[in-house]
Amino acid sequence: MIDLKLIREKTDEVEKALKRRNGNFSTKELVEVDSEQRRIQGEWEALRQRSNQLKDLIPAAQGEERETLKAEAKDVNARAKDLNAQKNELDEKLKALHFALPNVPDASVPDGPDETANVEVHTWGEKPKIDNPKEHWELGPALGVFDFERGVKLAESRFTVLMEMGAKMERALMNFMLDLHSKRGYKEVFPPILVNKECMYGTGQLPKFEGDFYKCADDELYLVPTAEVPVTNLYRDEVIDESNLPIYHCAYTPNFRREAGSAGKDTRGYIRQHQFNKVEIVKFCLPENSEDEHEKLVRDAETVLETLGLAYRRVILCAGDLGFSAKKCFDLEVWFPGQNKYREISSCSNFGDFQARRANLRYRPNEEGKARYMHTLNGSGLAIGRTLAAILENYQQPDGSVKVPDALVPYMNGVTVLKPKA
RNA sequence: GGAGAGGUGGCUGAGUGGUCGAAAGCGGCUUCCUGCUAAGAAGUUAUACGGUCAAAAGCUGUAUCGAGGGUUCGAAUCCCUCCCUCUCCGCCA
Repeated sequence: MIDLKLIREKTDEVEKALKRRNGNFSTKELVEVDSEQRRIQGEWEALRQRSNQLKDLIPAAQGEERETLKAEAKDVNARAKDLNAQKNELDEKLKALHFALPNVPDASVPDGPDETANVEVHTWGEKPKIDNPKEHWELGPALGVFDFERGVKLAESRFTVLMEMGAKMERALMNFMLDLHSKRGYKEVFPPILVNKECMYGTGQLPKFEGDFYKCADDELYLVPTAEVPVTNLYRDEVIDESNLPIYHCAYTPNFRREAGSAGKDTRGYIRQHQFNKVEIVKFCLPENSEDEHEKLVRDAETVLETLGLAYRRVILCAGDLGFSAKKCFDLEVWFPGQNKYREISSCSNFGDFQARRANLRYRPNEEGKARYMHTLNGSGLAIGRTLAAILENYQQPDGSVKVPDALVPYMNGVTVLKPKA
């Protein structure tokens, strides 16, 4: 969340920055509740002080004096209790308002209302020249890679079964990506797929987006919508020595999203599923380094696409399209010849200290002194399903077969081409 | 799921109504001493928020002994509820 002190002291600046976002965010009520809360707290503390004095005086007092003091103590405590109830109520209101505020967009983020205002930063690679390219949802079933109907039978819409070479390529992609990131300094972790609500608050999914996630209500656990959640929360409520920063992690997890509000979007194909696999890369670093670390992280994600030979472009999200917790975000969009457009395949965000404040992620500076909030970053590296779909469309051959990208062949037990089913 | 034990500062661990933000030890930091590779001596060492101050230090107020409530003038300590951990049993990939 945003530093409360900053909101208090530079209200106008924060307010102005939040206005750039899509949505009606305001600090107005928060500021009011905050000052009221502080006023009540001051009064309460004064009463507590008197109460503490009295409890020291009473044991020494005798007779009637003792009774007088006790009576006063009773009265003071009763009033303090009353104020405390008010204070708690305000605390909670304050917390709710505070947790509902998104991060402040970075100054370098362009203005704009939605994704149409995102700005292309650069492109990479040659779009393949294919006559009458097919979409992956045509190619996949013909290759025996996707079985959309049976996915629906087993669960519901937006669930797909990967068959044979499809299952193998999905698995190959996970291993390929994890190996690639491991070589580039990311320590691999495999976290729980169910997490508690503290984790969901920590990274910013809750309280704002409750309906977007699958929840095991009986156990008060959520299926992770991204590995970002468990991995960023790894060090929740911990203080890490500065000498251990930065920390890089990569993780594969399945992800679960209800896709509430996506009705009618991408209903065909393997692009928008309720369950999908993803390799995520996550960084914890010093505040002064997060800008550099962000650029390096995006490069790490881009390297996956480049190694697979997939054309893509990098865009910077405008303020209106920025995710709740991010202060700055680059999306990588891979070229889909069949659909004749770029589609998002990775989202690389710098969160500044926003998540660190929520999850209480701190570090101890080398030059001693107080623990400070670190910065967190993450990016998809990459979404597996979309990568698989992109490979089908980009590597399709005139005879309906699909070439396996060279870098993936070793992970496919030497298979170099997927052939259509007879 | 059943039975039992327990949750105290960076760690170990004492503390069953006021003198307890909390003994002691370990670890950390500072200084001193010894020329011998590490030992000794002294001191210091929790966090958050607020006040004072130009600011820092300092001083000072409040809170914090798993969480929340209760009893009491007063709770780490007594009572209630919840959460978590460990051990044994059951079940099980």
